[in-house]
Amino acid sequence: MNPFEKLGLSPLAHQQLGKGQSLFHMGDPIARMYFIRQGRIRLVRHLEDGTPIPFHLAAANQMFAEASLFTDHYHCDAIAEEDCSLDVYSKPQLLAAFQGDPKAALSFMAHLAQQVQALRSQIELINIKSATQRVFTYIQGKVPPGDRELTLPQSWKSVAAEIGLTHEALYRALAELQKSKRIERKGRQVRLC
Amino acid sequence: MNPFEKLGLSPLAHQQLGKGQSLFHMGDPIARMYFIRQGRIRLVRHLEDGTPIPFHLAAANQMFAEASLFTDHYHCDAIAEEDCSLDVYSKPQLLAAFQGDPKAALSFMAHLAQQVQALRSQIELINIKSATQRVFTYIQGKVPPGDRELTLPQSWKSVAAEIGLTHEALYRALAELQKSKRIERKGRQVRLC
DNA sequence: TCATAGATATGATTTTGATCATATGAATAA
DNA sequence: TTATTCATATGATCAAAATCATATCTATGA
Repeated sequence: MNPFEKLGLSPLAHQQLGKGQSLFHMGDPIARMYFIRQGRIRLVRHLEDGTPIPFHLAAANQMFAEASLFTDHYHCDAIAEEDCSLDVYSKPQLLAAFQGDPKAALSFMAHLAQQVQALRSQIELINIKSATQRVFTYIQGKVPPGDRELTLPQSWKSVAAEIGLTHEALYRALAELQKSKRIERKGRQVRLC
Repeated sequence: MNPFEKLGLSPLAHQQLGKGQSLFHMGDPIARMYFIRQGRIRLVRHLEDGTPIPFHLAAANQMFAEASLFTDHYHCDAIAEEDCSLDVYSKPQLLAAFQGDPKAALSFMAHLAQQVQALRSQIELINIKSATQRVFTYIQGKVPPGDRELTLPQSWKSVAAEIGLTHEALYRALAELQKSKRIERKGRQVRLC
């Protein structure tokens, strides 16, 4: 269930996007909002001499360009980094839902607030220099409060990308954490010691 | 003007906090929201054996624990990293403002959406491995669209922290960018070439 | 005025993560 | 079944940033 569905909205349409295809261009009017079911979409700005500046890579299970809800025209280009599958929603419908239903507005606000929190944690994490400490802190943050165990819902490889390490560095960090008895591990199941 | 003032709310009070003092503890009921005028506040969770896990450092000119707007009790401790000055707001007042005034809700939502966007950009930036490229991309992102010049509102040293570099690495990156004629610079004033 | 703290700046050395290479196991498709 | 792909895993080498050491400049306050 994506955040739009939580508001009781249904998608206007589903859209497929091949790798390299663009979803919108700078200056286009904003009439729709998207939720990424599959794939990744890169947002790119351009200097006036044409130099491209990629500034965001939106992943699956995210809505993206949230800020575009509050402006009329896109200020960047969106290009599919790989094959994508999107849910399409109407922006006016969405805003109307917020106007008419404070509960809906608060629910969406909560979603955004939670995003802010998660992103801040991620930044704090990425700023830890030591790969070993970074991985350890990541695991600690993922373990449910009051618990010591965790089963990863994703591959370690994708964790590596998420926390800004190569997968080699990640596996070495895991090995080091096991050697120093800070974690026990069996596949994607981890336990703090 | 902080985001609460934009909603037409006035602070209930101002609060000073000495370094090391705590603002709230895990389990405390949430009745107030804070905006940091000065200083930094660290949010810390604890494992059941007491091991502290710092997971967020909130800086000046931020509200923080936004997600706490939507829960009743704190799930972490907040401790002043240095001397702090805070504006205090009433949580019920804030929620009431949203309930009664969809415009206010949308305005706050816009603030959160903008935060999400900014934080995502920051993550993308920090994930650039090369210090030189990272600094260059940072500068490009800060230059106003359609312009080539920029005067930093802060010290380069604090920029280094923001983008996850030591200040030495940052100064070397700047020197390299000047040597390769990608920027010109005089103090905190920069120009893309 | 002088002292002090902090930002700016650069050199030398060390550490560490990236990169490249390679191997194994598990899942999936042909 | 076999082939193929991808996650997992580890070793060797290299490049680059961290660290440590200094020095200058600037702002601030005593």
